[in-house]
Amino acid sequence: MSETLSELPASNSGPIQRTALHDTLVTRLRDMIIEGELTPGARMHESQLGEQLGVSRTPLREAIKFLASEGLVELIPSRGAIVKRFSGKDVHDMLIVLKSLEELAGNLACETATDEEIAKVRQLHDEMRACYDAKDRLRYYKLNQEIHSEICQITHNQALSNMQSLLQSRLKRIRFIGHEGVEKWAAAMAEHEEMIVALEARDGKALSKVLGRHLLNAWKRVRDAI
Amino acid sequence: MSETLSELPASNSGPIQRTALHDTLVTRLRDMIIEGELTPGARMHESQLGEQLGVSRTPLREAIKFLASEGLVELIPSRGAIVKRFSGKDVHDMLIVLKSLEELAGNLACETATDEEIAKVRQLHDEMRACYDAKDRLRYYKLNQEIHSEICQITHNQALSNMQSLLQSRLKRIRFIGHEGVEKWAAAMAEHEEMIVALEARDGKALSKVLGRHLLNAWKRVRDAI
DNA sequence: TATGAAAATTCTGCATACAAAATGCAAAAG
DNA sequence: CTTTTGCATTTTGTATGCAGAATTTTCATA
Repeated sequence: MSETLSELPASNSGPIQRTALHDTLVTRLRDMIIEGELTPGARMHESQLGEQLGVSRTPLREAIKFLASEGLVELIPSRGAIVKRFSGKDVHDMLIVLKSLEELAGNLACETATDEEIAKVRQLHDEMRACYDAKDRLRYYKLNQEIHSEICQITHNQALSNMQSLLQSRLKRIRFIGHEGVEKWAAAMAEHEEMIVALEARDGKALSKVLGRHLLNAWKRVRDAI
Repeated sequence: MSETLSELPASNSGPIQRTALHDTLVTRLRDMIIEGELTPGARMHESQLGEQLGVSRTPLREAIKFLASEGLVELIPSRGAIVKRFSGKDVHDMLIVLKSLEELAGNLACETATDEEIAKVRQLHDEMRACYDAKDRLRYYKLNQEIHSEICQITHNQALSNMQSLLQSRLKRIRFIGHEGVEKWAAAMAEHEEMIVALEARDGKALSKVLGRHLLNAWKRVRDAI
């Protein structure tokens, strides 16, 4: 599944990108879930959704199966699919695991990343900082996610960034809602400052530590929103 | 997706289990991949596979999408699906992540598991030990996997056992092939003895440590088989 | 008015049909 | 003899149709 979040007009070199409808639908439905257009517990009517999106049931069903495997959707035999509802404990559990994964990523990234890759994270960080200053919450939020993903990417461990993005995607909706207050936001931003410093110093221990703390605090920041 | 590996005749209480064809196919195809009936790189012809299994293309395609999300299958636009081929680095990467997850599980399990749950792991362990003594490699292998899964289960952290089973399933085929020599097998068995002792003592640190070592060694045990 | 059975409707699950793309092959051109 | 081009075949991608399960509605009865 192609995971280009930035949705740029694909590079003009190389073979042109063929996209299948079911593939596009996966992305579309995922976004609808994350952005709350499809709320947890809501039934996903095949014919209705299909009509709404202008596709037939076949590719739609395929996309739903894909999302079911991703854990965003629950399949109920003979009764179709519903958007999965996560309990507080579920979210907490996911954050525990995500914490462990990102701690690992922090350690690995400092060893394996190239200077260019670290520079790219720095760039994302600076952009995010700008959004923080400008109080542009939406873009801040997206860049935040991207930074965490990128730290996993630069470990060059596919399995790791795969697992991370899976969990992150399950948590997106909750974190998207969790519009924390100003002081909490400031704390998160401060943690990110620590992160980028540790990464640029290639101090794996430190980066791992900050990431761990960051994710523990993430729970404090979202738990009220559930 | 129902994940009963033991395939017992479902309990007779409660509502009868409705199974959809696409769901059954997921399990079936997964087994075919793990057991090598479908080899890495092999194209999964829809009509042919469908005929072979006696189903139409529709539920088959749905199952394939599900497996693609699981990472066992790769979708190539307009060209169907192929069984994913994992490189040595891929396997190593997965084991690194699995190590991290199981270390976490080791720590959590000692805190959260009930005495009954620990007893169940002990039972599985004793069974596995018997298979080792009887040189029953296939059953040993299955029980081995089950023990690792169970240790994650008894953390009562759904996300954790979810991620673990995902990685484990990707690695199954490779470990299935990796028929290690007698001395390596003995070492693995010895590690398992350590594990069960640590678990029964509820010594999280120790269990975590053994599990970590066990998975590091797992790499040594399979790397030649790739 | 409340209750419950039965009919009607809606929806899912699966198979089939059709369109579009890819693959293979053979003939023509160089 | 090699390469290229066009055609036939195969295979994927999407839509539609039909059977059966689930849900809702209707309507008779207490």
